[in-house]
Amino acid sequence: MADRTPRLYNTLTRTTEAVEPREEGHLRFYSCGPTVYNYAHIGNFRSFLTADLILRTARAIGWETTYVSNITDVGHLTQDDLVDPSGEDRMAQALEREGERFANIYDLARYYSDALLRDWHALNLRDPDVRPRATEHVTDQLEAVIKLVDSGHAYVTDKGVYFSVETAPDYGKLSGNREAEQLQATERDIVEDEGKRDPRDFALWKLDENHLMKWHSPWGWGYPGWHIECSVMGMRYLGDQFDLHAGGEDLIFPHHECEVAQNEALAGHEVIPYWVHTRFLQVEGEKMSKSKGNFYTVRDLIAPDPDDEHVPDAIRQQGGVDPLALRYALLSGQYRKPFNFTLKTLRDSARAVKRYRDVQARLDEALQSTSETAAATGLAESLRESYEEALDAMCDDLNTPGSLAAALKGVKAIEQADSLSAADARTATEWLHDINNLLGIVEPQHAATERTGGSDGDDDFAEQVESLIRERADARSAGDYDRADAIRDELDEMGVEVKDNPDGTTWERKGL
RNA sequence: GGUGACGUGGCCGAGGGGUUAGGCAGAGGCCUGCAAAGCCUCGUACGGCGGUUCGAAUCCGCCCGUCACCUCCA
Repeated sequence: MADRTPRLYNTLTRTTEAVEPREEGHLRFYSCGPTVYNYAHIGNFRSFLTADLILRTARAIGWETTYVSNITDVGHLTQDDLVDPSGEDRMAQALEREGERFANIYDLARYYSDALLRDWHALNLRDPDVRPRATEHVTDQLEAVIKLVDSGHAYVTDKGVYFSVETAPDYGKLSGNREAEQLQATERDIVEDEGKRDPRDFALWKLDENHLMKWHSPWGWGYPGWHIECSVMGMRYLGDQFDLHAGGEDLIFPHHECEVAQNEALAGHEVIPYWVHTRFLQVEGEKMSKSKGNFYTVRDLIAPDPDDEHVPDAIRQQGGVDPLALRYALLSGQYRKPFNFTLKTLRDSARAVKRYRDVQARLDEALQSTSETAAATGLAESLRESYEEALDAMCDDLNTPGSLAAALKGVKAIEQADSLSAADARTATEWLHDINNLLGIVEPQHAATERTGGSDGDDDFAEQVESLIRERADARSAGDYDRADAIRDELDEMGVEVKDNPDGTTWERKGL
């Protein structure tokens, strides 16, 4: 596995390229995190998942990694600001909406960033090495702005400090929006600061004495522009030359375009050669939006409010889906292709995750068995091939559907083995562990991933079910099949699936 | 208007000049008191039109369609 190199589509060059870290065998990358003014939705997580997969793939081929992902806890402008420049930012609006829950804007940010971390862990996303917060790096941001002013890349007006795009000849190289100037000039001039020299110029610092979050600057009280935080935090933790930057496709412009301009103005050279962007997902064939009722946060799906009618009944009834099923569903589309998230995909994914769990249970049993059983023929070889193929697929621009398919071949090989020797079980357990390291779909890696929904741990419920099953067994042995079937129907109503095996009856809660 | 991506069987979704994706659904079978679950078997599809080629779903061109971004957004 030593000579594998991951390939990724680079937005900057518009081609799929082999990723070659500056320092051989050590990938340093940054992934844009969310603004914490609300619960993160499944689209946010599709993007965070891409970063997680880059990390896992790099580790799987033996690379070191340094991974930074920020939390934006400073409010930035909403579209309303374009109409009403004195308007409030998103976080301020959130506070207004939920004012009774939070004492101030910092409480709100803290609450939603805690929620973000819980969801992050629930979906088996690995933690970054550093998770910087914008509010904790305002001084760094100010220093960068001062440096840009001093070097002539920025200028001050009575409303703020702006980056002068004219001084960045490559501006537009990432997004291709080189002509945005002409196209949007009129609108920009109206909504922005008259002191701006070029409509493309963007804010590095905004002066506002009344802003809910404000800091002191050489130009007066105010707050930083949106783009500067990522430039500053990226270079602070990864240096002025690192390898890769990831984010959602909407960030290509303006956010990353502006970041590139700032980076290069600050460093005097290219800072990041690879840019990776995750496409938006759709839900049930439509753009995810609150008005369409197809807007899902992670917790809507894994721990729904029972009374929230916009969450499908099937999900609410079982108290939320397995978080790993949600992760699996998000993996079933490649990050760069349009992906249609549907309830059906989620249902299929839950079954797939269950297959892994069942295989794992079988392996655990085989490991503990002391009886001599014949080795399964060719199992080790099938599993080796399965893993190699799964890893190859990940190296091929994070081809997750291909990787899942390859992994499933290994699952099938285990399922189909007539018997498993202890050695087989050890080999297969190791394989399962490797697959889990690569894709994160087998075992929860944090306590938070344990199923919170359902009543699996409910002893009373289990007792009730066991009792009904005993009753049914009695009816069956007495030949009273009408009675037995009635009990089975009753269990079915309770969401319990009955399975009659040769050596007894088992049951489990029904999935989606 | 500018920019980028994508169109594969009933559905999701890989692959990518001649040779099996996989899953779900569906059909048949085994098992079962009957079911369920499980297991076995079964699919020959690539938006349209041209071109290159011995051969194209795969390469090239054009067209059609879908999606996204162009200072709210992952």
